[in-house]
Amino acid sequence: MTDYKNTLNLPDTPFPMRGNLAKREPEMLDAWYQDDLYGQIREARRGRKSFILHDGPPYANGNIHLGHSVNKILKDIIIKFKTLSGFDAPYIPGWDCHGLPIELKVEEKVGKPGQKVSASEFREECRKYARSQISAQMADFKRLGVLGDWDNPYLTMNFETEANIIRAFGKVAENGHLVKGFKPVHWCIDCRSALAEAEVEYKDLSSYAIDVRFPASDAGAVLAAFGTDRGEGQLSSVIWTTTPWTLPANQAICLNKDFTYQLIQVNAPEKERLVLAASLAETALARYGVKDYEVLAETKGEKLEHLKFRHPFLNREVPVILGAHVTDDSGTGAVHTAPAHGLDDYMVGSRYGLPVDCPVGPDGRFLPDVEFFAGLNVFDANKNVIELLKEKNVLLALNKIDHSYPCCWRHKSPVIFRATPQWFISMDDHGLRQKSLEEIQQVKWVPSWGQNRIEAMVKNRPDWCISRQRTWGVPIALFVDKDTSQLHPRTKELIEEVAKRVEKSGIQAWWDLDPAEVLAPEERERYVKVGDTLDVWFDSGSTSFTVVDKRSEYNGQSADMYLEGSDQHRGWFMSSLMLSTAIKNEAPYRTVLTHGFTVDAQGRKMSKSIGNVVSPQEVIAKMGADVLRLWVASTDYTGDMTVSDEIFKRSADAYRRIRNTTRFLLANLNGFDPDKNLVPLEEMVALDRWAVACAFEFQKEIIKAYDSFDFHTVVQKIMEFCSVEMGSFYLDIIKDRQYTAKADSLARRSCQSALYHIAEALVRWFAPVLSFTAQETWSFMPGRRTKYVFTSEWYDGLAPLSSDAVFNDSFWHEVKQVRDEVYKKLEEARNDRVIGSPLEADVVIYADEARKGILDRLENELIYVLIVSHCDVRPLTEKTAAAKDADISGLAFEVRHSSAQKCTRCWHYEDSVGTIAGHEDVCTRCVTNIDGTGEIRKFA
RNA sequence: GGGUCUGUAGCUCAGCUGGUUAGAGCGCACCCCUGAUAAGGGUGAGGUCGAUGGUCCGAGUCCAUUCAGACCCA
Repeated sequence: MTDYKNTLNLPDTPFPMRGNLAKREPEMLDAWYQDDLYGQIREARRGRKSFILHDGPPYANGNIHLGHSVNKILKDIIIKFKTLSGFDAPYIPGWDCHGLPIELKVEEKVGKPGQKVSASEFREECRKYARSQISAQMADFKRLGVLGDWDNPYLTMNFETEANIIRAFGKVAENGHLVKGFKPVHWCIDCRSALAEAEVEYKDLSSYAIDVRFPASDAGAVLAAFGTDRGEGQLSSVIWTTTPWTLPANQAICLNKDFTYQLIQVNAPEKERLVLAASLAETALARYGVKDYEVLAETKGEKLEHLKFRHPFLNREVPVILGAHVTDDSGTGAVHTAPAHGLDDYMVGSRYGLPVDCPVGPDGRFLPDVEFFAGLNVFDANKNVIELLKEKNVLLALNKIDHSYPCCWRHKSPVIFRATPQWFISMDDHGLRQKSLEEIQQVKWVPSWGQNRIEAMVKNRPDWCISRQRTWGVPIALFVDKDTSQLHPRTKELIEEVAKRVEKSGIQAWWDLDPAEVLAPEERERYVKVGDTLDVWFDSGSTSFTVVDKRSEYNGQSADMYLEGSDQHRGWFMSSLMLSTAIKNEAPYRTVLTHGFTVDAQGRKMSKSIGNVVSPQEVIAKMGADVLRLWVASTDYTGDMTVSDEIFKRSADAYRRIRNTTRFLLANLNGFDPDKNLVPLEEMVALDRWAVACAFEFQKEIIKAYDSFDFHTVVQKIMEFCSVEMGSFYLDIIKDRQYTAKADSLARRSCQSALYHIAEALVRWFAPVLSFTAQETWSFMPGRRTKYVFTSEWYDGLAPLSSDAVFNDSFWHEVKQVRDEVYKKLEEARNDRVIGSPLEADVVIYADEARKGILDRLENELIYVLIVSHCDVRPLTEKTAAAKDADISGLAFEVRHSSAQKCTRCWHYEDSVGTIAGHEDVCTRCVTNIDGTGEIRKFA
């Protein structure tokens, strides 16, 4: 028997079936960076319309987690598809470098500033630490395949950026948004300084719990609010507190607007009337030892707003205010409110314009002018307060309770809340809130509910407290009057003076600055340097000014897009909006895209304690970055992004499908040179022409999905194309022709031309997602091309089929329908052991007129579409008893095993096999293809 | 407790302004092929749409309540 195998054009390619991504991706990366791929892309798009995606800076601390990966990969996909769409889309990654978490890490290493090391040395250590974190994170980001200007990232601790942050601050001040105020902070008496939340630990302590009467200023008004005139004796509201020492700072009584409050007549031990929350009245009265009482009236908290009560021992009237933080799990339902000593109190107080007077000094002692308690330590003063309350006959109950109380993590001593002078960006003094809300309307929020979310936050947010009493941060570079805190009249100039110095030597320049260098001699006594630093949110929030406006790559244009996790509505999206509006009176972005958080298979967040944390490093080591990227792209990022072994396995499956389809295309392009062999679209075999049109339609939809940032649709489309249109239809059909036709025949070159067009298109479709695989594919494709797929644009060699073409899409749709029905019958035959391979089958199709007309158009090439050896199409009217109806009407089939002999070359069962002298094992078609002029194919 | 969201087959996603037996791909089961072979092809079985209660002639698709989960606040 002659071996005809070497007369076939079998697929052949060095493109490996398996990606071996974990090993090969790093090699590709090395090559890319040696070759300055990013620079080449910039060069290729020089002068084109720009698309600016401004990177939100991750904090320079710790290993990257899956959330970082999602964020960076989404950004990278966008940058890459925009580049394919012809935009000049630079990507400048950034890092957020100042702030407390880094300080804490450095404290662990070298101790607190001012102890073993100077503040200056401490800042240098922070800088070093941040740098080390950045280089570690950068390596991980690059490993994801994210392309960007990694050699020149923006760091908020770059001297130039630090200087620009100070300038941004100057602009905010210049535009009138900067105000000084007071705000309570955790304060350690032993440290004599403010503590950050991270420096506070909670311990169980025993405190006094007291119930105190606040007598009504105008009992009649209270009665009116309750709608009654009953009862007798003094009328009081009762508050409950565990910090008696804060009473001198009391400014209000806070109720919950939704609670029901009762006016209660107490008959013994003395006649009086008390206001208590209904749900707490019983336990409260029991606490006071009151048994004989009656409820006179009830009303909602909101009805009592603005009523006035007298402070229990100071000559002060305090109002009733309403706050959602009032709970009914303990106390009286009326909360003693001292804005200087509690954050809730401060916030609710600011809504009512309450004063934030703080009677306590930095040493934890009452100021000298405080009545009754001057000079006393606040904790010692608790007893004095209680004595005084007894004296004034306003103490209803005195108890001890154990509760958790904040303590200094260093001294272990209890901390207090104490209002301290702080700098704020005012939301309303110069219309910042109003203008921000207007700007929000101008922005496209993806998904659209992002707009509701940020709007609600901007509407309700308090003034932004931007000052921090920290070491590692950009200084609030102000000179203020040491008595009045008034800004120096030349503040604008002074800030620029400082910025210039910071530009040269970093933020340390401020601390090193001798005021004599910049202040006139007569000013030196009056003006002092502010010692505070800026909230780090100011650093990152001002990047539209400090980075986007300044980097030459952006040509002075503002950002098209910000893209971060949904937590950033309150974070970066908000701070950026505030500062851009305060500085430039406009939003810093045109589009804001948000993604959700990664959760486990049960929808729970990732946490160390549950032990469900998945690290990107692990995934990459196991399956490669392209699989991780494919997972990101195939997930609807607008909600939670679920992660599990199965999900990654599915991604790996999808990856293999795409890879193998690609490989099959490449393998069949073996020996094809588009310069010499490309068949024009109009000369193609009908099915090949359809395949090109099919790719055209898919490309249209895929680009549309990219443009709407619907990456999961992109992936689904690519999968559908590979599996359905190609794998189970086109590619299955063309194997016969590819393998058996003459290598240089139109039949084969037509097909290869289609495959070539498809490969050109497909590789670009997945390049933004499967970047490594796309570039690998690119390097195996025939034809002249640029070195990198990343500098190319969407393939424009595809074309649609006009709907009036004979073999248009609906024609093939009809054919496919028949094919599907045939396959059901072939399956039955297979199960009945009539056939195995479909080529063993002879099929008779009984079709109604319409369908017969369609099938007949394919003439004798219908067998290639059906992949059977023989097929007769007959009118439905001739249907025999042996024929079986299809599931759709107007069709019936007979399937039998072919009686002919199998051609050893093309595997069709054909009557001519055995009849040709010299070629006893093959059919006439094969002989034509081996020795003759080659077969002609017109349709399939 | 408040704000913004999410919940359709094992997995990832479609289901427009409410209207015939809820779709696709993957996975799975079974079969075929052995010239895409740690590949490829075929057939098929899987959801009553988180739950409950409404509105409507009719609801996955509207309303209310509720459960679970996420983010941000408190």
